[in-house]
Amino acid sequence: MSTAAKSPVPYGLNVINSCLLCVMKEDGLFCRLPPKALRDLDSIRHNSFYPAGAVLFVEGEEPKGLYILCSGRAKLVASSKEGRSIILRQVKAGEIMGLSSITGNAPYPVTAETVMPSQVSFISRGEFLRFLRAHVEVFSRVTEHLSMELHRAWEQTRLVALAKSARAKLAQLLLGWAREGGQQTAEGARIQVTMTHERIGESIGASRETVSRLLADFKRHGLIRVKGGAIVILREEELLLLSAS
Amino acid sequence: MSTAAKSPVPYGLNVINSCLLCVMKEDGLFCRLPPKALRDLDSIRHNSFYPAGAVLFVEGEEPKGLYILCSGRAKLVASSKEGRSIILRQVKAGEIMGLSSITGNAPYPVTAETVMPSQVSFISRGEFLRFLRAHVEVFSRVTEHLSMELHRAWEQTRLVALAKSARAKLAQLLLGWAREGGQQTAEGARIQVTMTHERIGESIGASRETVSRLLADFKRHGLIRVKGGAIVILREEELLLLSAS
DNA sequence: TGTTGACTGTGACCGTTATCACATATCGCT
DNA sequence: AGCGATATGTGATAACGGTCACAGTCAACA
Repeated sequence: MSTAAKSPVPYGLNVINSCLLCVMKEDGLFCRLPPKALRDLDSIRHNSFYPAGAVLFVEGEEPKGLYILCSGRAKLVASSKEGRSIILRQVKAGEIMGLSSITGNAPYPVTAETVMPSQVSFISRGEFLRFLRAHVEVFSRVTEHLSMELHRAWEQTRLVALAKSARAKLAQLLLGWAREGGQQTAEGARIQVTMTHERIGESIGASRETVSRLLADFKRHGLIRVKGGAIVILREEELLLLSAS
Repeated sequence: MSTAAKSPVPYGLNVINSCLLCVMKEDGLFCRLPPKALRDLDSIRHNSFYPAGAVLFVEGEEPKGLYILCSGRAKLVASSKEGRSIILRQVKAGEIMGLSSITGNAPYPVTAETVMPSQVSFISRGEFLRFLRAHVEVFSRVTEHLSMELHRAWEQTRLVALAKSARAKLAQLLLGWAREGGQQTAEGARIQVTMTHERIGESIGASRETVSRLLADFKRHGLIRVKGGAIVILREEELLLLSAS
């Protein structure tokens, strides 16, 4: 695996060959399952590799199965026919996509798309349902997961709909990122930004230009420092104030 | 029960004494459960009566339990400290509130409030979890329910965040209501509106005045007819067009 | 049947933000 | 190192919709 860059594996990805190694470590949906269940899971999952921008499923489509993002990154988006779209959630390695359509027996309500080269495990609807019936203990993990997803969805709605201005939304978004994935430094929380301004705009319901302008504004006022793909939050309290303005 | 208006029961409500009679008929969470499970459910639920505007739980609070709306109507709202709030979902008789916080073991992410006099059954966290363990077959109902809730939440985000203008959002909202609860007439779908313009505004992220103006506009153009608490959709296709403008 | 309080209608004004247009910077690749 | 593609910065302009202000309307209740 250390030769990934030169390996014949698509997109230079490191291959993750087993759920036993991959998902178990994460505190994702299938963590801490009994070894038997994990082995069964392994036997029904099918690996694929996708480039950036690959569409895994489209909203409205009948659910074929669920997808586990083994590595890489993806997004769940809602889009209108007119081409407008909003990012409902970023998906990180170890997370699941499409579960609720299987358990809810409804068409996919969102579209899933990779944003970088990714390895994805697919489990078909039928096989997963059979797996669930065989391992009832997994149900409680599934309900936990769905609950968390629901809370995230409401959180997203709150972000997009409750804030008065784009400025407030952006401030909230940054603070949220700092809370989840930020590492503390002497100056303040440092967050790795993997999204373009365009995508940030799609997450908070604002245009690309507005995001650029607001970030520039935050910089000017010394609230943040931007340094190659990372943002350091210098004055959290002031951002917090802004997020309520 | 026919003497409800003069009965000693609070707020003139009809009392619903048993889940066997109440929830079973609805296609809600606990429909079509085995009688044994329903009896157990009955034994752990506690009835209360609330006036309009009663707050059942508040976002951020540790989850005490879940609530079943036996009769009346309620809403789930997200609110900011500054007093702004958005309605995430209307809750109708037979529906559940607070389930995801129990199954997800997280604080209530939203606030639940009655909007008219209501009868509510409460089941405490501990007793419900014990009930779940005793009736594993209920799990699949719970996952179904959570899935549906998640899809509704995303739908709400789509409504609020994806539409370009308030006009489009309102058109979508009306069409959505017609799809779910509308009855067909010769002129078009007729929907009973239980919300004030203020609340409609809170549902789509617009001000009360904007809702008034837009509805007046729809009337002027002959798209809808308003008649005492009900709206008839006269020209669905045009509304559909508007909803994408 | 009159009074009260909540809901609805409408005008005027102005801030925020989308949109268009283009300049500049940065990345990824050979 | 240099090229094309993608990402970012910034001005000008218009419009959508929030807010304030106040006038009508409706319904409940005494």
